[in-house]
Amino acid sequence: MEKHVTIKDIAKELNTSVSTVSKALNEKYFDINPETRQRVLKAAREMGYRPNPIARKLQQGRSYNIGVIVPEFLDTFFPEVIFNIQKRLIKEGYQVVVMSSDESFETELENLKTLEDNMVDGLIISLTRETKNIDYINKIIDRGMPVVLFNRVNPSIRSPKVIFDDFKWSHFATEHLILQGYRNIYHFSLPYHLAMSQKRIQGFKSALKKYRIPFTEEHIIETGISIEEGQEAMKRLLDRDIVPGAVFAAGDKVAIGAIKELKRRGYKIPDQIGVMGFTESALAEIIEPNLTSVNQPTDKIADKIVELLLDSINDNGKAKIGEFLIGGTLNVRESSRVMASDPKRT
Amino acid sequence: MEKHVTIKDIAKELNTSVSTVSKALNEKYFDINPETRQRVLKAAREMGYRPNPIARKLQQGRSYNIGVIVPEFLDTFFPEVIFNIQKRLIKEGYQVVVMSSDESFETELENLKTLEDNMVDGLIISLTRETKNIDYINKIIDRGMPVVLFNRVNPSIRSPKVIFDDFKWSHFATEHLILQGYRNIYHFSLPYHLAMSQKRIQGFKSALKKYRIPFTEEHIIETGISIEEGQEAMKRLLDRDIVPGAVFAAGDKVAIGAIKELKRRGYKIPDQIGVMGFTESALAEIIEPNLTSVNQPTDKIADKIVELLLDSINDNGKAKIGEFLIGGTLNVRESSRVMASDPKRT
DNA sequence: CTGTTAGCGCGTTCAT
DNA sequence: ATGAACGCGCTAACAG
Repeated sequence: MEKHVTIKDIAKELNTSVSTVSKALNEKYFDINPETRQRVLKAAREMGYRPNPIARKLQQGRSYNIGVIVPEFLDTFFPEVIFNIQKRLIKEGYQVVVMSSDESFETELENLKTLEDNMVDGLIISLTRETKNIDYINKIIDRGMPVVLFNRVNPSIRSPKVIFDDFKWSHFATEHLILQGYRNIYHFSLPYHLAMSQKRIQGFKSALKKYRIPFTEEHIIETGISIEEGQEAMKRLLDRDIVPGAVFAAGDKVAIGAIKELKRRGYKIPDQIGVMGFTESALAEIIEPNLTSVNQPTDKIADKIVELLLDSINDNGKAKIGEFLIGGTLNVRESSRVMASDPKRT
Repeated sequence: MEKHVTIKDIAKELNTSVSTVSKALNEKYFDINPETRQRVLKAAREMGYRPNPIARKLQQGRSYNIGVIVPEFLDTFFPEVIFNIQKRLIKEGYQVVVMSSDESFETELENLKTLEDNMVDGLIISLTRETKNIDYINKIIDRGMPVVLFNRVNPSIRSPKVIFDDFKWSHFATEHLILQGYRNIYHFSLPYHLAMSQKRIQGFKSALKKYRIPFTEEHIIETGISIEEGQEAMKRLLDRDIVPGAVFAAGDKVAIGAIKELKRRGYKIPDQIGVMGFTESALAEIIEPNLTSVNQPTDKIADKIVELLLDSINDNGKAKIGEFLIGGTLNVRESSRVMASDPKRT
């Protein structure tokens, strides 16, 4: 069990002092003889020296670690975003530490504390489904921790927030169905209490209004986020002898559940009924017919998050509180293709 | 920016010394007046004291953090395993720190060093696709770090290894196709240099041998891990006017690629050609026909990993070097259902 | 340009 | 039962 070599070892080896070694190792000091620096660097290399980040953290409160907290990573969205965040931050010399809250507010709070105690230089957070109390996050921010929220945000948190432009793209998605000739469109919403659900509902309504298509609140149905929940919702609707002209589901999985049930009962998609998803996943191109969906560009989302976080770290507190909207792409596939036209929207 | 309260603050508040406070806070000291301890505990609570893990790490080299390094988390397998690992370790008082290597050996090495430098108490690793040099991992192990490998392992690493019983379940999978009446079965392998690929190839051969079914090395084709690569492989085969009786793909995505190409050319699955996947993913129940596949139980895998790691941490070095095999389930679905029978295997 | 010293927060002897 | 003093590895303020 070979000991870890420290600056003290190097100092001893070179018959010099620890502070000299420390300065030689840190680029920013210029009051040091270039030759000495070279000797130190050489010795450090030969002795296999690696700085101890723990000691450094303790001393200067800076860790070059960034904490990321997400509600889950069983779906592909968060992993993709994390992956992209990591890719960019590594270039800036940061390491990324990921923790999952498993949709539990308690775990989220623990993660928050752990990362704060471990002195990460910044925090990237997507809230739990059940997070309503945001006092602790705001407290952390007030203590000076750079924080960026994304995707699942809470407007009362005093940090920059990166979110997808749900309203706009929900509007576009609905408009697409309308332009394809579909009427009597139903919206399968994600759980109502999520801010994004409300935005998507508003986008849905806005498009209907624009084309003066009559609708009642019954056209909006609250579902969950799983395939099963989507299928259940579709089943309940059909059991009441309601046959929609089209279904715009606020999530791909819900859309797929709906398709399954429609196919099971022999309905033809897209000819009889159109189906549209949201937050495109790999599943869209596997289900038959391929699912039309709105793609959220995880790379752009990650870009913006990293940009805002680094700003916040460097500008030291002058964080731009507010929402930064990211746009997407409407990927038209078979499940909504009635007519030939309607250009791809970007 | 309120300061973080330390034991020194508590000591000052109570007009006592830091060492007394420290002892009072740590259960294991008994040479301390119970009343004093209560006073300290009360003050700590009221002042909102939280121990600084960084300082503690520096002092005693123990962090109650476990590092996890995986090659990617874009697919569902690793996220699921990590999720389960986290769930179990949290109960034991550990926090889990996840890093992705993005299939790059260099990044893997960096992650390894970062986590080691950050004094994690243990390491859970699944190797990169390109990892051939394992000197560094072995060096870490020799320095006394508890390490458990899983899924992507290298037999020369001196640690416990948790792997799926690829041979056995590849054998079962092939046997299933044979019992369904399929002949002229092709195996679409993952990249050859992965140990698991070889195991699955052997299982494939073993089943053919058992039923005395003739085959040539040409029945084994090296592919990648993506849908596209599976589709490409199928295309190349059909372009050479070779029509398999069945395809056993070593990965679900590859299988799905194969199905896509077969459907595109009008072949009927499972009637004309049977298809079998491996390492079941959510996609299996979405593709049509639903894909028969071998499920790897991520919860059992995580259980074994955590068990071995905790053993290694506590027994302090007496790690059981060797392979621990985990069994799975054969989920028979539409893509291989020719005859009615053949019971579900577990 | 180099060395001495103090201190980050904590746990741990060793006196008292 | 309590407290003073030291060290974990590093950086920074200050002498020299």
